[in-house]
Amino acid sequence: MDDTRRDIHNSEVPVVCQSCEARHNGVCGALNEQELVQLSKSTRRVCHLPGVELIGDSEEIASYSNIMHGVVKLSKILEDGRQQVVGLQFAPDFLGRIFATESRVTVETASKVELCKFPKSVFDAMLAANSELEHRIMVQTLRELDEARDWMVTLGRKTAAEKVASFLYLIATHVDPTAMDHPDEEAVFDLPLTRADIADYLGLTIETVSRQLTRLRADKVVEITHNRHVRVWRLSRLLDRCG
Amino acid sequence: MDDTRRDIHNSEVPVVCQSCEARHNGVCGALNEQELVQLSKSTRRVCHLPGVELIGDSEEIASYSNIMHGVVKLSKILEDGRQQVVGLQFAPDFLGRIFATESRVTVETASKVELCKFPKSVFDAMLAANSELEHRIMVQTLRELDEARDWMVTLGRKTAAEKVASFLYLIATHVDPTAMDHPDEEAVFDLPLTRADIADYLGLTIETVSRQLTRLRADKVVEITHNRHVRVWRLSRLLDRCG
DNA sequence: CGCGGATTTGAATAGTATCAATACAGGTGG
DNA sequence: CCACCTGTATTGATACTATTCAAATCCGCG
Repeated sequence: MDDTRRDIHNSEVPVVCQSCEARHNGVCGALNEQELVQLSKSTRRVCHLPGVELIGDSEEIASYSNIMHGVVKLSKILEDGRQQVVGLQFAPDFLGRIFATESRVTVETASKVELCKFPKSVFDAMLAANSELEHRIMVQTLRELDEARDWMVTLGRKTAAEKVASFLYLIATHVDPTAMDHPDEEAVFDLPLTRADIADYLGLTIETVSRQLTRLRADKVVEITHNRHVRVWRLSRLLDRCG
Repeated sequence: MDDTRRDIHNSEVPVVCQSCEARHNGVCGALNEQELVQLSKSTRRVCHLPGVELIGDSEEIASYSNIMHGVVKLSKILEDGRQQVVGLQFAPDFLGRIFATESRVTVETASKVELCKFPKSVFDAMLAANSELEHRIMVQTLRELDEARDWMVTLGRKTAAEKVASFLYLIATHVDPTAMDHPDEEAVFDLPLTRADIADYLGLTIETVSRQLTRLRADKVVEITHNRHVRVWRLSRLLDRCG
């Protein structure tokens, strides 16, 4: 390899951005080299353990992030403590509500999470100057809206058994997007959420989630070891149970 | 009145656009006079009765619309017929999923509806040329996402009684956005949806919706006449029941 | 090995759906 | 103007699903 060769991938791009997924599939793909350099100056990589609150409901937004690794949950909490997870975000999603001063959801890490964090002010300035950047976020927002609407069907109209199957299918296809193309093969993954998180996502209790998982195991649809490790024997059999 | 006077509101703006709410509060506010003229050439005002399907799930998108009047429902249907309403849209909302070739929802009129309809191709060309236009749709999309997430809490975590109260509150505040500022006053409106639509929006059966409405009436929270006409005696008492 | 949190399992209960029958509203024709 | 008719909404009785409360078990970790 001739490392004097300079191409679009390493010429002036900051080192931290060079192999970054957010630049290839996330919002940073809309930034030119100069913008990348500028943003990377105020960027910080941060890691969090599971269950850490990143921002609370109605809290002022001071920064945005890209998710580098892990799963982040967005949730809403009623006064009496009832909680509903309203979204899950995966790498390389952009994290933050632009065009608002306050968050409308509680943002928490579900798994171990690594973020690439930058100040709202710097990013907002780039948003105003670079309409391709807003476009990238628009595309993600439309996808989130599609996903939210898909999930509303699950919440409103599916049985507990169908909800749990739908959740497993969602995780399986997020972990490996190509899995959908091989419906008769097996899928193996680790659940990034606790039973309590799953229950809050599905609008169920943890006991009901547990019972339905037990049933899926008894029916030889999945194998679950160590509470978190899931093997779906045939994805199509899981899909059949999603309603 | 001196009708030779020419100001920003009537100089070159097409007659059909001059008093249009979509130009003041909707997406057309992003268009300049020339663009308005161009778009209005291929624009058609159309009226529909309640219960008319405007576009089906997975159907190819040929046009977009602005809602001039009435209520449009977006829904999803499972193979076995179970249906979930995933969004309601009111004037002057923009109607259509940009950056997609197929609809991801079934779009139906809930009430009598008037649309201002234009071809996808014409509008898409303007979208590409005018980033302020995309920005307007971005703002609406973010609002829709916020609303979808609010509703996910209702679907996943509220009781039937709370769901019905939340629905009435939603309609009351949509019909009169200033109502929120006067929580101790009464609110009067007509339901734009049938009991079946309400049930599909709330993830309930029509019987349960009916029973909960009866209860709200018995508890002197609302008065309902002619099935559709609702008087909320004190909005704050309704809000108390939203969970 | 034993501790503490997470998960599973069990029994009783509550809430909503289902099925069936009745009442109501709005439109039509006599 | 009224009787009728049709679709919509309400009410009632029962079944079923998911919750609640309680207890047992599993898992990771020191």
